[in-house]
Order: sequence, then C-alpha cells, then structure tokens
Amino acid sequence: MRILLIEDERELAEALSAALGKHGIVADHTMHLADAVELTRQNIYDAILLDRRLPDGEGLSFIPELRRTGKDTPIIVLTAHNEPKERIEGLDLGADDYLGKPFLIEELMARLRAVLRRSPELTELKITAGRMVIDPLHLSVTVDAVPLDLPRRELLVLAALARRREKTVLRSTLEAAVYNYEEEIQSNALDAHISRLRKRLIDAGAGVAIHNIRGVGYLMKEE
Amino acid sequence: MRILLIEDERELAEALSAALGKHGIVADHTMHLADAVELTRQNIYDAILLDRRLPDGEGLSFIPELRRTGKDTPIIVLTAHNEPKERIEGLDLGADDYLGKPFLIEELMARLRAVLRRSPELTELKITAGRMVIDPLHLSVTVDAVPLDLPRRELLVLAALARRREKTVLRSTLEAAVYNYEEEIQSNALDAHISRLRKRLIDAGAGVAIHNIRGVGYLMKEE
DNA sequence: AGCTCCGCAATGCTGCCGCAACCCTTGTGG
DNA sequence: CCACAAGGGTTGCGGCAGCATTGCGGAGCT
Repeated sequence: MRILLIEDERELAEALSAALGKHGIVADHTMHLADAVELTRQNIYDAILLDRRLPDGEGLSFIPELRRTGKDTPIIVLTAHNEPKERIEGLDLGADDYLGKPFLIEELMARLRAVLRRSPELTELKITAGRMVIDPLHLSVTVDAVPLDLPRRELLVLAALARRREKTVLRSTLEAAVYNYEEEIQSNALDAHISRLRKRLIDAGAGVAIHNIRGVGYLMKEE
Repeated sequence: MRILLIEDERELAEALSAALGKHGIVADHTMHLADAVELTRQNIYDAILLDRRLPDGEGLSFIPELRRTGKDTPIIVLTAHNEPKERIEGLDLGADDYLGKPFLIEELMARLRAVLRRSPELTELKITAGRMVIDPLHLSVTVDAVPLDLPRRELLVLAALARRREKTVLRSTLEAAVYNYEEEIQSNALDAHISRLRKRLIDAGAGVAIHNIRGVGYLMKEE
C-alpha cells in the first residue's frame, strides 16, 4: 500500500512516515502542492493525506485539482484548521475525512482503514455568475470589473450561492456558510441578508437573481 | 432517501429528524437496539445514525450484529464518548464515521454526504430520466440543464420513481419515501402529489410519464 | 460623534399540502 | 352489455408554515 503525504512540518511528516511504515504502508512525502500534482500524475496512490496550510497555498485547492484529472483517490485532510465550518468546507470539497491536529496516529490509522473500505467522487472550484466575478479566497466581488463592496455576511451568502449557481443551495448550507458554532441564530437574519443582498444586486446590475425554493433553500440564476 | 436514527435523547432526536427532513431525508427513529435490529430487517436504509449509550445497551454492539446479516449500510456513530481511543474502537468495529456531541447539524449533513458518496449501489449521485437529471442529495432537478423547482414532497416522489424508472414502484414504497411512520396519512395525499407532479413534468417537457399500475403502485417511463 | 453592519421582531404575504368532494377508469358478475 | 364497486385522477379550499420586507437599536469602527 502506498500513500501520498502532503505536509510541510518536517518533524510531523517524519513521525508519520515512520508510523505508517510500521503498518506496512509506504509514504511518499512532499511539502509542496506543485510537486503533489506531478506525483499523482506519475503514481497511483491508495490514499492521500493532505495538510491545509502549505508554503505554496491552501491545501484544499489540491482536491478539485486532483478530481479534475479523473482520480478519485480517497483524501484525508490533516489540519489545525479544525472549526466545524472548516471541516464542512473540506468534506464538501470532496475530502473523505477530516482530522484535526493534534491527533493520535492510531486514530489516523483507523480513519484510513475506514476510508479505504470504499471509494469517492469529484468536485470543482471557481466562481463567475452573471456579470460578477467572485474571489472567495480574497472575499472580493466585481461587476463588469468594477469592485462592489458588500458587507461581510452578505458576501458570504453571495459566494455560497454563486458557487452553486443554477442549483439550489440548502438553507442550512447557507447558514453554515455564514455562521459558526458559537454564533447561534434565533431569527430570520439569513432572510434579512438575502433581502438586502437582492436589493444591492439589482442596484449594481449584477445580472443574477436569487430565487427561493420554499422549504428547501435558495437558488441563484443568471438573467 | 431514508435513514434510521437510533438515539435515546428525545429532544436531540426530534431536532435531528426535523433538520434531516429539511434536507429531504426521511428518518425513522427508535430509542432501543432491539427495535433497531427489527427495523433493519424490515426496511432498507441508506444510512444509520447510531448513539452509543442506549437504554438497552452499548450502541456499538449493533454494528457487528448488522454486518452479520450481510448489510453494509453506512453507519455514523454519534456520541458524547469522544476520546480518540473510543473513536478508534468505533471505526474499527465497522462504523464509517464517528462524530462527537455536540455537533453542528450541517457537519453531520456533510459527513453523511461524504459517506453516501462511497456507496454507489444504494444512492446514485445523480439520477437521469428522460431529459431530467435529479440530484437527490442536494434536492435539485434540471430539465435539459434548466433548473426545475419542485415542492419538497413532490420532489421526493419524483426521486423515488426516477430511481427505479421503467419499474413498478409500490404505493407503499412511495409513501415510505415521503412520510415517516409518525406522519400518518388519512387521505389520498400521495395521489394528489402524483397528479400535480404530472402536470409540472408536462409543463417542463421532462420527457417522462408516470403511469399507474392499478392496485399496485406507479411506474415512470421515458417517452 | 457619526457611520455602517446586522440581529431582531412585527407585519403582511405566498404557496405548500392535507383534505375531501366529485368525476373518471377499470374490472367483475350476471 | 349493463350495473356496480373500487381504485385512481383532479381540483378547490383552508390552515399554516415559511418567506419578504423594513424599522429599530445595539455594537463596532473610524
């Protein structure tokens, strides 16, 4: 069994490689995303262990990149980014499991076994909708190349809708995109954001409309 | 989609059922392991959510019991026992994932999706019928790539029929797809859904027709 | 201080959906 | 070939849950 380990903390990587070795698993190790892409092109791995914060970018961006090449290798994300919201993000990007640091080697092994019992699927990442271009990493929006500045929460709602434009986005998904665990919500705050966002999108001539799907969620359509 | 929820905290169970319902998932709920065994014998579930501490024993013991009957239904363990050692124990017993309480509903949904992605026999990621593509996990339907928004219940009926297109679906199967056994029904509500659904499918040019098999159920055919 | 953001709640509105009434279709027996 | 029953189809109605909108006030920022 061979896996790919993408991790930039040398000490952890070495410990992991050693521990995996004792379980009869050969690990290729790289610290850079660019190398990882190349390695997956040349090799077939049974699984991939992926750190999020890497010297040359966000580890999660590797997932759609890999899926686009048609590979459905199971991926377990290993990271200190362990807020529920981040875990959801990772899983919905197509990761098969998500493990917060620090963790016990034995737990990683157990999750690896669980994941290897089956096999996964594909996803993508990138956002243009109507006349808008959204950069979800830098949290910016432009309409016909003109910057549009939105309140933070509205922007998060917008990005979540645009990411799945022409498809319904569950209400709960939107709530998860905007609020974390501690921020409980007791009112129709989300509805209020949608309402205000709609007005702004019309004013800016964004070329999209937000429709409601009763009992399910919302849907962004281009006009 | 139908899942089995084995959980003895009434309040949590109700909140979960409601949340799952909004995601188009019908949940049967029981508080006892003994009932759970019986229910899995009589029903086919797409996944099982399992609490550990239950009135009549340790929830984990249910896993080998279920596997012994040849079922490999995905199981997610929900529990306050969230020490690494306990998680390892659960995973190695054959659970597919392990989630500590308290958790965000949305994280559970994400993990559910991740787990279901790996079991192609039970749940196709996309269902194609006529000109339609149905994504039962995200509750969306498109006709020739144009989104079609349907009321939640009609969507569930449609998905159940499309999943077994060209084959007869028992009336009781359809009822099970839309209602759990707490939601009693006293009228021809299902017929009404079928009727309205037919109209919408014609309007949208979906390229399928729903036929009745008298005294048995319904059948979706491509045109 | 003056601004925006944003949660909250009041208000009015929309449309889902269970229900039941009525009609149509199919099957059976004489 | 008709009568009748039973199941299915269709439709309007009403209750009510969910949604849209908006003013208010607290919080945070400059």
